[in-house]
Amino acid sequence: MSSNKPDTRTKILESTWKLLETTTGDDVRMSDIAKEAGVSRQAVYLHFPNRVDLLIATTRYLDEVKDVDGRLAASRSATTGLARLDAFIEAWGNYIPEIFGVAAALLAMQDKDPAAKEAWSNRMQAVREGCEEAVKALDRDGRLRPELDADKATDLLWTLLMVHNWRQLTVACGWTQEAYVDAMKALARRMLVCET
Amino acid sequence: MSSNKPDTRTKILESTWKLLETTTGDDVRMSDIAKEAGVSRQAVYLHFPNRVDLLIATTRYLDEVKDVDGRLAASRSATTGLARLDAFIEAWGNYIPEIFGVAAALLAMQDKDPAAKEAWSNRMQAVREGCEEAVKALDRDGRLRPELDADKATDLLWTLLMVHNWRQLTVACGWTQEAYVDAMKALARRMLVCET
DNA sequence: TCCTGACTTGACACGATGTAAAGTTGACAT
DNA sequence: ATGTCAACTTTACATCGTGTCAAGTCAGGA
Repeated sequence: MSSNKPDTRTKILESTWKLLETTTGDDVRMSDIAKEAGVSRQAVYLHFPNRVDLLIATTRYLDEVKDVDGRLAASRSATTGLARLDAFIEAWGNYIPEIFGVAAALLAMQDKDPAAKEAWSNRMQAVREGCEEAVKALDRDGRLRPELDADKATDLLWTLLMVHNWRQLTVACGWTQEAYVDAMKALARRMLVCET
Repeated sequence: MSSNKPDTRTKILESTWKLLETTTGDDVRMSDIAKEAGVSRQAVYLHFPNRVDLLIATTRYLDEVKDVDGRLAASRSATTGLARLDAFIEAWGNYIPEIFGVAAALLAMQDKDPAAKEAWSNRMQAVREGCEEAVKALDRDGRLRPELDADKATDLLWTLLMVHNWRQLTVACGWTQEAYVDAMKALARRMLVCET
């Protein structure tokens, strides 16, 4: 909230972010973060009670800096359901690579730590709401496949857009970001939208 | 390979399997496994050099007992590409819940341990091959969407069938196993198959 | 000057993995 | 009966990362 603090806290958050982006997830120790921030390990514990909370705070920090909410909200301004679906997929799909490092770290702790699970599922809930709105817009236009109800359609779209799928297609299969976004748009249409 | 050993080893594998199924992934310690198997912790290390290798061995054991290869191979006997696609999705999709406990544990260690990553990616490679064969069968029938080449189509089908997506839809969204399999079949068709 | 808050330093407890070494036990051959 | 061998147990310990604790430094403000 406030911003005048002499930001050791911010330095720690930035360092965590940087390390999670460059190295692979779990080999980022508290001492690594401290070193990167040019601060003692204990100083980190002075600002964050434990590793999980630090990671969660880092994602929140990232969201703030990168303005997810703003980006996702922008897709709401589209007029037709189809345009809205496209806009949402584009906004979220292009956000994923920017947060992937941190997201992966949080994801990796899910089974280990309930707090991490909670944090991640909160964030995914926001995505789900975006999916739901897009689906409802489609439905209003009468373009939602009749065999799908809004809930099931939302589940499907939400699943399609999971970070894991982005990772699989881009990182594992080597697709470009554009190819990924285009494929997701096409897929979502085939999945949810009926003719005419 | 052999089978006449007085199976302490098997007891350990069974115990690991059981614990991974009942509890949630990461809180299964070596000592828990030993206790469950009615054996000392050191006995476990006598049979498996470390935790990762034990988990990997457990998945192989599971595969053997449950006969994945046989099940996936069965889908090859289908005549048309469409039937083959359906059969493959059904075989794999219904296999997932049986191995999910162990799979999730292995999945959780992926970022931590390169051996776990390797083991999992080996197993997923087999699934990918099944996807590829189904896609090729479709292609031979002239039913593969013209805008997709076989590689991209395989990537998409492979991604669709990932364990993560099963988990999301069934565990997180509460879908039944049947609903999941049906949805995957329908989705795969819309994704890959062209009209006529 | 003294106080306070932010940070450092160094030590330590804990839990889990993995290693090492000596002891027990039961089957089996001679 | 004796000796041997393999499988397993018991106990102890090294290591690593997290998190806690307590004492010390240091700059800036009342």
